Amino acid sequence: MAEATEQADQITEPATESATEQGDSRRAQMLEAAAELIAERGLARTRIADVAARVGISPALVVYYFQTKEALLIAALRESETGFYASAEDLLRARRSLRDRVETLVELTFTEESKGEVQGQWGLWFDLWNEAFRHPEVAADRRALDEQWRGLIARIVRAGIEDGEVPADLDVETFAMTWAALLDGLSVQVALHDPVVTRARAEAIALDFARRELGLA
Amino acid sequence: MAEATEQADQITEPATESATEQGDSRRAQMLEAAAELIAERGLARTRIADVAARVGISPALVVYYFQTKEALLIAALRESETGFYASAEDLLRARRSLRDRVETLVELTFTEESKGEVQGQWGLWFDLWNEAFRHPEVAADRRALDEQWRGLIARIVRAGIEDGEVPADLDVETFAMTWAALLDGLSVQVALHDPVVTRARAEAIALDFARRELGLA
DNA sequence: CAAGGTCCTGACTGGCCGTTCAATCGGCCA
DNA sequence: TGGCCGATTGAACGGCCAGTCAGGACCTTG
Repeated sequence: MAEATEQADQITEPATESATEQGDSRRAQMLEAAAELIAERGLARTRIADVAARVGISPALVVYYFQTKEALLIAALRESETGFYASAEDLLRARRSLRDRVETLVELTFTEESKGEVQGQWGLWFDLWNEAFRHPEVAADRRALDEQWRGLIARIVRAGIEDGEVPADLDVETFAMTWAALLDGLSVQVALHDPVVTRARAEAIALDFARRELGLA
Repeated sequence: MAEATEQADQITEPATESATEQGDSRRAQMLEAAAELIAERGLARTRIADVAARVGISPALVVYYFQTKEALLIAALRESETGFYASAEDLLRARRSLRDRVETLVELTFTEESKGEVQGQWGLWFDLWNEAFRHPEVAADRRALDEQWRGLIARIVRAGIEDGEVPADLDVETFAMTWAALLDGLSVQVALHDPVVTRARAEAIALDFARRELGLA
């Protein structure tokens, strides 16, 4: 593990330098395939050969792009995670009112899989957490993303305050922290098909909490 | 289910235990070792040989007791999970007031590892969730345990209602569901060493929420 | 064209590890 | 005493799979 330049905050092309257009698209294909496979069968059961097969290339080529299996899987984890937040930002941009935005976030959180897109695949999250628990690099990454998630919540709440929809004395940071945690916790139950904490129930709880805290009758 | 209730026995390493009950104790030894190893390095990186080495036996013996690696690891996951809730019940039995009980639960949830005991090892949870996500047997087990956890919360709240500490019109089920999810979500952040959601912060949030909902000024 | 670069592959290997197996050891009982 | 049985082991087998390697196809560009 050479001490390569690690500071870049943007996760576009950290490890390999595949400068070519074709190279980049290959990379993307593999990352997507890997993410899918992780979501389906779990990181532990995802083989280089599987990824290669799904893309329709030889296993050796996968190694050619990502030197090691671990590098590939971690990159895939990062990528799809990033994608999730990116699409959250996108969705929010289209919503104007606080109510709409809150509902959008809830919906996004509990949607099994957004129309075939890789994002939001529950399986991915469990593996991400698991990996983050040990792999410090992944942990740092995850922390940053989560910070971003809470920041996003805080931002829309502050916008709500400015618009007079939310009382100005609300502790925005604490709300963001709490609500984010609540969403996470509920997600787990829903993902694991808890018979009591169904998706509908979870959404209701999450919405109710937000509305009460934010003073949206 | 259908398992004979393994009564409380070894809490840590049996110092005085020489050769009382070879059969069951061997099983227990292996399960404990397996749980430790899973917590330390993760289920995926736990080998039969590791478990054997920790117990001080040959790998073949591990297979002799648990026919397959998977069976061993899953059993270990179950066992330690069960232990967690069991000790929660124990702790609660000693507390009388609702306040104490709530605080006890919060403390239990966020304690990194209870003085060397296997329970509460964060790593275990991530692997449990991960496994539950695919392995239906584990999923069912986990669901039952979680039901038990929420039931436990509901029980102490109802006791609080009977004692007049909590307003009688509280929706106990919903509170239990919400609070349990909140605790889970916060746990994740704390386990992953989020710089913002520290253990102290998480405990404060969890306590605050419970107190407000339960009307404990 | 030759040179040199990128992309790509099939064939191979080396190690790891779950699992099997034949054999031993030590009680227990008739 | 001898035979049965559970516990235990060392050794070996065999599958699986990440990663290597030597080369080849296909593009540039001088």
